[in-house]
Order: sequence, then C-alpha cells, then structure tokens
Amino acid sequence: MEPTKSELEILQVLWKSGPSTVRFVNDTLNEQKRAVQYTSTLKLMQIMVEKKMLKRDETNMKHIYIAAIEEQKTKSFLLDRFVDSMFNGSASNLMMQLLGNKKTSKKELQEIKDLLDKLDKS
Amino acid sequence: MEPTKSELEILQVLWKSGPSTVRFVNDTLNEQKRAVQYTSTLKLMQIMVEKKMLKRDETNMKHIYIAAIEEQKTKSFLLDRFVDSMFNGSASNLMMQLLGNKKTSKKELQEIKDLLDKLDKS
DNA sequence: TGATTCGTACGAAATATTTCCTACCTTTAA
DNA sequence: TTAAAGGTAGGAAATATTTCGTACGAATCA
Repeated sequence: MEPTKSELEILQVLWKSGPSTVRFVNDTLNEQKRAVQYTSTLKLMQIMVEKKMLKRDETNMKHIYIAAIEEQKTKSFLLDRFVDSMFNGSASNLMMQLLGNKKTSKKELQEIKDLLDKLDKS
Repeated sequence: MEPTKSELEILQVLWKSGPSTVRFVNDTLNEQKRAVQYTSTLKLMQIMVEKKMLKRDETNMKHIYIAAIEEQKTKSFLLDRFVDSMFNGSASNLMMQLLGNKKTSKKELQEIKDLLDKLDKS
C-alpha cells in the first residue's frame, strides 16, 4: 500500500472501468495521459500483482486485472499523508490553500457548502 | 519546480524557519522525521541549488540556504496536481473524502465553515 | 497451412532518487 | 601549534522506479 505515481494511474483506470485487460489499460493511458509501450504497462501491472495491489484472473489467455485495494481507503490514506506532509495535518489549512486558488469555481464552493450543511443535519 | 518527497521535507524546514545552515536543517529532520546523515542532507541541498529550488549565501564558511520557490505557489501547484490526479480535478470530491475521514475533527469542520462564510462576505 | 497479430514472461537497461564515503579545508580549543 | 570538531565538494553506491527489447506461445485469417 504505497502506490507510485505510475501505479496510481493504473489503479485509477481499474477503479473507474472495473476489471480490465492490459490492452485496455494501456490504451486508456495512451489516450488520457501519455505515450507508453504495451510491455511497460504490462510489466508494471505484473509488479503490482506481486505487491498485492492488483489481482489477476488467468483463466483465459487474456488475463484480467482487478484492483485489490479499495479506492476509498487508498485515496483516504494518500490524502492523509498529503495533508500531513504539506499542511501540517490540518484540513482547514488545505482548504485555505484551495480557496485561494483561482481554479476553484463558485460552483465548487457551493457544492462544498452544501456538503457541510448536509453533514450538519446528520 | 517538482520537488521530490525528500526535497519537500527540506523546503518545509526552510519555509518554516527561514534561511538556515545545512546543520540546522539536518538536525531538524532528524528530530522531526527520520535518521539521516549530515552529508546526505548536504548533498540534497546542493542538488536543490543546482535545480534553482534553493539559493545559497556563500559569504561565510557556513553557507546559508534560502528557499528560492515560494511556499504558497509551490503548495498550490502540488495541491492542484494532487486534486487532478486523485479527484479528477474536483475540490468538492476531495472535500468529500476529507469529511468522510475520522481524523477531521469538529473543530476543523467549524474552521472550514468559518472560512467559507468569510469568503462569502468579501 | 502459413503468416500475421496479439498475448505473456523475463531480464536488462535507463532514469530518478537517496544515501553515504572520502578527501580536504577552516575554525576552535587545549 | 597541534588535535579535534565542524565545514564543503565530489563521486560512487544503493534503491526505487520506469521503460522496453526479445523470446515465444496462442489465436486469427487469408
């Protein structure tokens, strides 16, 4: 449980699209991210199986890879580490940074407020 | 502008404490983070000077290192990348993750709300 | 049936990152 | 004035990460 940057890219594809072949993952990366050879993606995914980050169904020739770590848990873990290292563990510090950021639109802000309100009531 | 994990640790010290010697940075890292040899820290900081991430005052024998990239800009940049890669660029997705996290205390939540309110008025 | 395409396995190379050894100079204190 | 302590520089080693070439088997199709 410590995905590298490249490993995370692969996990994202699997989380989004579910169990997939190397071919599918590789095509997706090439479309959405950057040029990468098929065997590079294959190798990385094989390594991730060794690390127990992925599972593999070898029933058919085209192996099917499945994310073995949960999206929520993983993101939560990485977010924690990020907040710890960058914002001294303070979520509001992070928010402050986020809000000072031009990229955060009014729509986003409203969504966040709604979220907080909803949380209040429960 | 792409600090690695170790480089970020050093930047944090310099941002927090201002211009410092290698000795000070190294001591701080050993206290707050992990065991690391003096020359390791030295080497890394020298590399960071080459990369223009730090500046160095060589007037005296004890060189003084200064962060050459701004804390706010750097954090904003890294946060953006993080949100993009992990939460599809959506700040509210990130918030949702953050709020589902046990570690975010009520006090933090209140601070975030206050922050949003303040933002409204301005 | 061949030839081409598509798949996996394996190992090595290329990079990026981190760590530390050694040499040598300056300052300090006995 | 000499030994010890504390500095920097540089290169090499150790790791971690990423990328890809080659070999070879299975499937497909002309």
